[in-house]
Amino acid sequence: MKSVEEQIALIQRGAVDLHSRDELVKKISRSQETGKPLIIKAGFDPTAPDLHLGHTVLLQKLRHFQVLGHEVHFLIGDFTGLIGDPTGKSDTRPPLTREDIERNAETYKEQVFKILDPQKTKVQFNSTWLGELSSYEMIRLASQLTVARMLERDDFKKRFEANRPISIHEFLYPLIQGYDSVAMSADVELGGTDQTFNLLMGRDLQRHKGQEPQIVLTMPLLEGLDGVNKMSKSLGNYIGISEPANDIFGKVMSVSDELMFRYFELLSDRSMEEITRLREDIAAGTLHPKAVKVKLAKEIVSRFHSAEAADDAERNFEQVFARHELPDDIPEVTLEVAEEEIWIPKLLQEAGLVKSSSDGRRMITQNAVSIDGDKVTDVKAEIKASGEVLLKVGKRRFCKVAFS
RNA sequence: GGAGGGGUUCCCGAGUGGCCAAAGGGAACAGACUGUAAAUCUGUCGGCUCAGCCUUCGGAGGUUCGAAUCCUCCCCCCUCCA
Repeated sequence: MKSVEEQIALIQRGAVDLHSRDELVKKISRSQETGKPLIIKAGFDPTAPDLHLGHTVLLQKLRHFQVLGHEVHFLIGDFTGLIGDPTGKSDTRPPLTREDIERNAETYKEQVFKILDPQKTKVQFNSTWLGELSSYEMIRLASQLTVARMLERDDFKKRFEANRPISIHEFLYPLIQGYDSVAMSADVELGGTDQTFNLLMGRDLQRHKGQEPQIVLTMPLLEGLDGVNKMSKSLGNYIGISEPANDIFGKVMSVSDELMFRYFELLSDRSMEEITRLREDIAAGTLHPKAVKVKLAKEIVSRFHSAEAADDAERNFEQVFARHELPDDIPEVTLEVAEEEIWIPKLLQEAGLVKSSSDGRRMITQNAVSIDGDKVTDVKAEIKASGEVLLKVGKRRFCKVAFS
């Protein structure tokens, strides 16, 4: 068993804020005395079962708690999902059916257990208790907070000042999230820094209920591929953990050098000392940044696939992007064409390489299209719709088409 | 409830009767350069076998030879007052 100090050191690694350290010391000490694990809470959106690297920053922290012998309560916000947290402008979400939720939960487990220990993880749904909550109780709950207090939340404050709309039900969101902590008797809640307000709300509500307030631990938000915005699906700047090995590898390789170190820091299992050394070696010119990025890409691919897959992905990457050769596995499509010949832009569209024939036409104009290795230069060109052809658009869009 | 402002192509944002598929910026995509890095330069960025045509400017109607621009009704957002 690790000492309390050692436990806290691991818990704080990479974290932004801990409220509060003293309370955590108390909880951990008590846990050690009684042998009762702490209840670690982390909530997840039921509409997004596609986890990306941004989520794994949090999952790895949960994993740390498991390593220390605590119990992770993985909360799926199926009830809150019905309300939707329209932060930003991704408004009205279609209500999820029970079925959707079950299916999403399964997907979650599949993905989450690549990092978490299933033995020490309890999956819960907040509809269990929120579905029971009466309007009376809801109003009582709401009476505990003021509008001024709500406007302390950064996101609300900004929108309020920018004259952007804030719906009333959004105020309910932190309340309900806080109520979850009460219902779960959470000892610790984890979240991204953007969740700070909601997480702290749990403490208030727990105190109101006479519970010991939970510890709040916030983790940084991982920047997405653009290096500016946080990684998110809606911005399309993410690396999904279920993506094919080659895609994960490629996306990591496309990240800027600066961002690469951020990823090392937040995602890698390497020690900070080693990471600093890599950075120094690059600065000194003894190490090429690309080689370092390859290390990162391989580590990440290994985690979600396997070491072999990582080796393969590296090989594929060198083949396709360094030597400009064809990848090993090219998607194949079979097309049925009534005519003898097919107009190339149309063909590209049918093969799914471009979104419209206009788009295909544009690609040709821009010298981005080749068929069987030959550049296509004429937008009006047609080819025989028989046999097999290999299409390429840009650097990374390939398709093998067989005509039937 | 009253008064005023506003909803434009992925995003921001110009455009107040024809020269508007709609300025400018961002994102994205393609090309050059490279390490699928950054920076930079060039081009593209609704659809259509495309020097042309068709469908777009919150929604539905209307005026007009012609509407993103004018009128009517409706929906939504914001500000101030109550």
